[in-house]
Amino acid sequence: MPPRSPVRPPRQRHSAVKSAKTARAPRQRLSNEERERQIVDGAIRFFSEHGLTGQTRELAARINVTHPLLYHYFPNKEALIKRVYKEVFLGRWKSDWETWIEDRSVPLQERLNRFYIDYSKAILTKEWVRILIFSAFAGGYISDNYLKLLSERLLPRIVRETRAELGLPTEKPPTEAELELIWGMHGGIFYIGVRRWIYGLKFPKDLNRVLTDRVRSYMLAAPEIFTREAAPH
Amino acid sequence: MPPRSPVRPPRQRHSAVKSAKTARAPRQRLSNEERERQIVDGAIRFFSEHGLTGQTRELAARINVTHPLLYHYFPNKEALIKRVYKEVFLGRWKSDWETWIEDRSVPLQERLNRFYIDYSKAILTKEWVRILIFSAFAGGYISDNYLKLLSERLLPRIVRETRAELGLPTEKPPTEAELELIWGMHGGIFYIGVRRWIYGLKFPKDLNRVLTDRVRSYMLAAPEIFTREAAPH
DNA sequence: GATTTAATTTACCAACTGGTCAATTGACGA
DNA sequence: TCGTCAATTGACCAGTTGGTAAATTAAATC
Repeated sequence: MPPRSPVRPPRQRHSAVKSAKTARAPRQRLSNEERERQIVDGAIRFFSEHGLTGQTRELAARINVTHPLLYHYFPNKEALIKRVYKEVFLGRWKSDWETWIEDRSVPLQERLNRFYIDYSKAILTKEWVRILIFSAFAGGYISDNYLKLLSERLLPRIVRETRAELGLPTEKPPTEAELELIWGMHGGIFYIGVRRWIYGLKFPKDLNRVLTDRVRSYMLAAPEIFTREAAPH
Repeated sequence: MPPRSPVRPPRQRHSAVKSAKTARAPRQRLSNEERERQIVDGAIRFFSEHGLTGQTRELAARINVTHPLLYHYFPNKEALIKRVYKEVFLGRWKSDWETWIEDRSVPLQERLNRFYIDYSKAILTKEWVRILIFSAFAGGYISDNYLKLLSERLLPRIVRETRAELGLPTEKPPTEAELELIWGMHGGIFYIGVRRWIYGLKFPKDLNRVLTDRVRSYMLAAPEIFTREAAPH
């Protein structure tokens, strides 16, 4: 039951006059690669600001093209969003980080400082923080993958290295208290990004000092938490 | 230039037959207060799940009323959202918390434990966490007020009490490092709610232990951070 | 039991939104 | 300079969405 006339009237010819509304910079013909690059970069900025529900028309207007052009480069909105995910999240994870953390020729505190200072350059950005949260709200494709990365590749490593640093055996699986101590440090750092990019506050003036203080706080608590016997049950 | 017929055709009479789609529980006539209560409760649940952009029609369907009824009780969607804010955020803030923190007959660590265990019962809920973030995305009416509460009434108190506990003078304004140490603890706790209600993970089994460990981590780092001379900017 | 009235619903509007298609046009090679 | 063709656009579709007005009806009052 189509609410309007079901038969499609013949398409009209384009009129030569342009309405004031449609006034835009004159058509520019770019190479396929250039335009795609422009669209992806625009989408990263746009979606990080307006959320994944932002309108494709508005995105197109910001890039200064018409919105059907987006559909020439991407089959649909979802494909564009997946592309954004790949660029921002997969593209910014460094496997170096994992080797840094395991380099026992350096004290653990220094290793963690080095890691978190570099890691923060990736995650304390508008795109990372906001797209991550938007994605979690939109169903979790991005955030699930990101959390998997954290809990499979990062947290167990830090548990193992902390135990080694404290002269404890490293075989047993991590306890909840151990993991949570790390989540506490990690969450405290991510929260800097939330304050900046979700709540709109300022970064601390001396960000690196804040990061190393978070690590220091972890190192001070670790001996107590890690040597406490695992909670019964 | 109205896209459809500009003259309004005469309103049709209601038909006696009900379409299968519209099948709903028979009309129920509640008192003004009951229905309003029902709408507000429904809105809190609904907006915390679907975001503040969730459709009023869908909300109405969940409550099992038609959506114009919502507009009988609230002038527009925004008013309903503001009501939700008042119920969830203003309604759950206890001024007791502020006095607990200042009760110097108890060691600071115990005071903070008590506060955060109770505070967490309010903030580590689906409604609190998700509506707070949704609101920040939607313009910040809720989150601005909440952050103001934190940075005016909570953080300075904890700075002062920590200095007192450490035998330091309490007059000078908080330094960035002091405030950030608290933000670290606070953010680490809020992050538990993010993991649960944004990312969809589980709560830790022993939540209270995790909370007291976060506080403990703060207490262990405080002597070092609070006695360090303020950074020479 | 008839009347009243406030709670509730049906039907509708107009702007928005993802997506499609045929027409248009800029640039490059012949 | 003239075709050619891919990049680009205008016009359109159909479903969605916040909001409104008039009709309907359950329950309280007389």
